[in-house]
Amino acid sequence: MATIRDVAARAGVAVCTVSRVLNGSAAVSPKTKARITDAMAELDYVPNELARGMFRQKSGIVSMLVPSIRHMFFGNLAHFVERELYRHGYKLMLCSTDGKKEREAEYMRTFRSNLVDGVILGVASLDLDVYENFKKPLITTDIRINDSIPVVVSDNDTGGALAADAFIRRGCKCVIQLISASERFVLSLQRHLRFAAKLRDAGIAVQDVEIKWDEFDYHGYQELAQSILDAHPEIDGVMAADMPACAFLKAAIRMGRRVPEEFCVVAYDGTYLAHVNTLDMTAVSQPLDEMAAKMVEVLLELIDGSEVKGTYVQLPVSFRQGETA
Amino acid sequence: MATIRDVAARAGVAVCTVSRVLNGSAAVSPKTKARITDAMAELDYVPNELARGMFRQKSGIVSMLVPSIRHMFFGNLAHFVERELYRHGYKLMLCSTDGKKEREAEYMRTFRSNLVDGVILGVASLDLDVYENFKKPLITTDIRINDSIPVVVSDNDTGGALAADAFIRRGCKCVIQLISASERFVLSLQRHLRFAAKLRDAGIAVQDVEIKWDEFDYHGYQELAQSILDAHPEIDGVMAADMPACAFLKAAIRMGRRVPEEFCVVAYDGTYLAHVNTLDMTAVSQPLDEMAAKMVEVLLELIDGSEVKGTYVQLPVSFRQGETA
DNA sequence: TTGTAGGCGTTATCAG
DNA sequence: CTGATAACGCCTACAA
Repeated sequence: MATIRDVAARAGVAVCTVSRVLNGSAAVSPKTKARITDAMAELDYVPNELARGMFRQKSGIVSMLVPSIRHMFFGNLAHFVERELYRHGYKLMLCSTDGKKEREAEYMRTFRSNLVDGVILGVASLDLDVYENFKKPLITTDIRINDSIPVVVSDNDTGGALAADAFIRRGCKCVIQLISASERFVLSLQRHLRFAAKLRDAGIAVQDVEIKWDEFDYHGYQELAQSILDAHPEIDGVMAADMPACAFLKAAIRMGRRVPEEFCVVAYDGTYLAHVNTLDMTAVSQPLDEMAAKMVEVLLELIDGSEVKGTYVQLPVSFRQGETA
Repeated sequence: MATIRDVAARAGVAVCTVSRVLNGSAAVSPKTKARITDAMAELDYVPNELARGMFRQKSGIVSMLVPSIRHMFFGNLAHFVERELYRHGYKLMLCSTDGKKEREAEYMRTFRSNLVDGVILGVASLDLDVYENFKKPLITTDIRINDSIPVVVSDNDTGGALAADAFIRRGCKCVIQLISASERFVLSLQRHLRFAAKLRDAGIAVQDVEIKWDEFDYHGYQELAQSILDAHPEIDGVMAADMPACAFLKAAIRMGRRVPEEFCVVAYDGTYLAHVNTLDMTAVSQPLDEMAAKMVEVLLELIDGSEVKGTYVQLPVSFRQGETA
């Protein structure tokens, strides 16, 4: 690989002059500039980003750690985050814990080196000091670690209420909600609290079902749905993330329950998964694109050292009436 | 951030000694070793991976370029690729062209710097020389650029045949297949050729419908399905990738077509999307996990400079009988 | 407008 | 077993 030195030699100038045309950091006479660009082309020169990064103490890479890439919520979020980062000249390093703490710890260790300029966390199940002593720009989505680590989240409180309303309107009597295992500080817990409270106020029975992140793939959810509905025919409604919601809807229909007359489903997240079923699912949808934009915006502010406006950014959710509740 | 020099100073040794305990590259007396590890802990020292990479001419990062992260095929593939890379101590830089050539070109340019050790291509629509003159380890999935760039692919020929069989068995008369816009060298074209040939041999009408990558999101597919089925009621079968297959199944059922008696669907890819609908979709499924493993294996061979066994790796597909064909 | 020199943090080579 | 030194490729003072 040709280096800046090779280019300089070929163009008959000093390296710094090449560096100048490379970065436009100072004036260079048109003639030498032409010679240099020619030399670069001839040698097929590409600057070594590692060396650049070393000098600038900056790699241009942002990493995002999620429990699983396959889960729609994170997959879609990653999609939008990548798009935003690209707009700002950054690259995305997408890392999955695969639901394993050891992977999470290993990645957090890696992130502390200068390989990445900042980190977006979609999961945080390690000891608190891992995050508090993390010396780099760090933000999370949906996780409130402390007051100083910024978090971008959608309005879970309203989301829970909207979901509850849907069941109330349909006159459900016994509803369950699927809750991903309570990792600490998960803000989405709020939607479950609000959901349960609102239903109870309306005299409706609510039961929580805890599930572990990535313990289930779709097939696992389907079995879970099957066994729950078998064992508890009194259940006439379920709120869950898109994927498990799909599984419950499918199970219910296959058991001959009429939807939404006898059984209601509200999908939380509102990715396209909520619409692939024959019946459009009623859904509370999070603004993933806006969340991603905000996340990148805040993180880059942190990286650039500029003042961060708010350490808690909340975006509105929206209710989409479907045919399942 | 503490550097190796700080550690050396604190431990009262030379930097190279610290480096030795860091990498275990040479024997160090237990006593000095202890002093050094203590110093590292006290200073919360983390090696600068950028500097390491600069020396080794290696970053430990592999990038993967796909048309879209949201598309199940690539999302799932990325999931498995990340998992495999992790096993081998590499990190994944996931990049999406978002269906845009300019982004593709820009990323290919970036990849030429030393920021990544190798590249996996899920899309290749630029001029041939971009790939042929690419000086780094490079492999593709589903794209045959030339004889020297390794490609990992599943058995599209058999896949097409298996799909065709399903329609033949059900006695379909008029089938369409959705083909993603023919970028050059896309090996999956073979499955469509075989599919069409086999159906025609059986006296069944086949029509190709071309779609552009990422021109449609799920909603777009649904409209497409709707309008096609409206305009051509004679169509009684469709083969498509999982997501558009979902859209067609939904459209057909909502139009009152009985599935599979009057209308058949075969999903190609076989991610879990093929199972979220109330009816399990009949599917030809690609072994994404094995493909990912192979891709990483071959790429790392290339990176390590060891002999690459084959430049064309083909893995078997499997047929999964569902309820839609 | 252009060139020289030193350093970013790490590792390997070669002495001691 | 340990230490000094020279790379790796690039960039920015500081000179000329």
